[in-house]
Formats: sequence, C-alpha cells, structure tokens
Amino acid sequence: MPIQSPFQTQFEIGPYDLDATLSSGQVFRWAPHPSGIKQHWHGPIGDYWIEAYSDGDSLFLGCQVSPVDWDWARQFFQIGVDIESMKSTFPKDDIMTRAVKFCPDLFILKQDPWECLASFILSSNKQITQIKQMVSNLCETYGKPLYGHNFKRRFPSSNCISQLSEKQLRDLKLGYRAPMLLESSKMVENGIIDLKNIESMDDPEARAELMKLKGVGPKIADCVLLFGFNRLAAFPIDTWIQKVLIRLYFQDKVRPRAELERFCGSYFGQFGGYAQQFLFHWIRTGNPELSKLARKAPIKVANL
DNA sequence: ATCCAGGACAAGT
DNA sequence: ACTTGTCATGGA
Repeated sequence: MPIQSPFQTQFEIGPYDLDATLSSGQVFRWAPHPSGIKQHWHGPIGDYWIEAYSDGDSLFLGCQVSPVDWDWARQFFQIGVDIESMKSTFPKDDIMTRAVKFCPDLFILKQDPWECLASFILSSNKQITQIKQMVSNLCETYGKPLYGHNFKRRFPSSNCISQLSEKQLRDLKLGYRAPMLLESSKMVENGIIDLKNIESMDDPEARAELMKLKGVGPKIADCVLLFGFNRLAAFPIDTWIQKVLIRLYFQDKVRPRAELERFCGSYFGQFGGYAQQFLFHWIRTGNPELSKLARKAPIKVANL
C-alpha cells in the first residue's frame, strides 16, 4: 500500500478508477503521485493536500496533518454512490456500451462550486494541460496555504479574485479569459449571482442563472452543474462530444447545436452527465484512430 | 508552420 | 434561429 502519509483513512467502495477519474478533465489540480504507482495520486480537497490510492477494492486517503474528519473527502470522491445502477439507465446502443466497457469504474466528482466555476471559465478554447497551467498559476500566486503541503495553495476565493486587476490576471497567462473571470468573481461577490441559492433551483433555472455570468455559455454552465453541483443529468457538449454525436450518432451529418442539446437531453436520460463522461473519456483516450477524427472516411460503429 | 484546444460573444445573414 | 470572426496562448 503506497500511502505513506501519517494520517490515513480507508473507504471500501469497490473498483474506483482514480487514473481515469482524476485525469478526465473534471479537476485540474490533481496529479499522479511521484511514486509512479498506478492509481496513486495527490491533490487538494478543501484546505488539505491529500494523497489517494485505489487498489480496486478500497480507496485509501492520506494527509500529512491531522484533519478533523474525512467527510469532505467522502463527498468529493462520492463514496457510497452506486454507479452501476446509473449505468443501467444508459441507452443500450453500441457506442454507449463500448464507452462504458472501455472504462467501467469512472466516477464524477463533487467539487467546490466556485472553484469549478472559475476553472471552467478558464477552460474555453484551451487544452486540458493548459487549463491546469492557468489554474496552477492562479492558485500558487494568490491562494492561501493548504494544510499538508509546503508550497501548494488553495484555489483563490471569489473575494480574492474580485480584488485583483485585469493585468494581474493576464500576467497569469489567462488571455482574454482574464476579464471574464474578473467580472464573474465580482458578480458572485456582489451577490448578483448567489451560488448558494443555485442549489435550490431546478436544472433549467440553475443553468440560466449560471449563464448570466461572464464567460459562461451553455457548455461551461453544464460542466459547473455536473461537476460543481452534482446535477447528474447535465450533459456538457464540447468539441469532443460533438464529434461523438455528429460522427457516431448522426452519421457525419452536421446538426445545429440546439438539436444536439435536445437529443442529448432526452436520449441519455436522468444520468446523462455520467453517460457524457464515459463518452468523453473514451473518445479522448480509448481509440487512437477515432480520437484523430481526421474527417476522412466515415467510421462504422460496428468496426470500432 | 499550421491547426486546434472540455467556448463565449458580438455581429452579420 | 443559424453561421462567422475574434479573442490569448501554447501543445501537438
């Protein structure tokens, strides 16, 4: 058992693919542990820097300092959530079946809403590696210290970011996203948007509310709903999912976004967010030929 | 080099 | 309602 931290806990959750879950573009601050051991990661939860390891049977967590309790970690990793019953609600088509089979133990995490929102405002038109870099710049420059690590820092609060200048944010290489993040942080601080209040709204209301923020359109709103508010029906349609939909579900026939949204909203069901994450992870990492999607000959689903 | 990245937004059909 | 150009930055 690779966890070396003095303070540890263990959850018997069954198979839990940390490698896939933590690398699938939900969170941007977790990294493989320097041990190099598979399923061994470290990253922040709340005010703590945490070490995590999954052996296919249990999830082990460790920390260098003594946390009060592990409830926040339990929520972050969604311990106790039965993903098998959710998978059983997915449509039984070849594409969905292959995506789930490729990586069956993928989870959707429950993040802090503000961190999730701010991170995904930075995500627009950026690769995941670059999003990680921007988020790292932001945290290590302006975040408060974390417990359990010498130099890693917490994600800066909305209050903190709202008091920075656009130039300070641009200096972190945020590009044109800098004014968007700044404006949205001010809207949260002013109470124009109340993240706490969004918890009590239904999905369409919450989505519309999030889209009032600068830099938040339909895709980012869905990501925040799914990863920050645990609204498991939210179905983010990004460039990768568009390729899955157009290429595999619509036989290379281009469709307007509104039609894709309508299709996804009904076809994938009440846990569409999970379905989306399986598709996303599969298309990105599961099939090299398919991930290129070089717009050549149509790919037959049966030959995947 | 050239294209494109977990897009949003404004402007133009 | 749908399509196009623009926005920084840096991987691949």
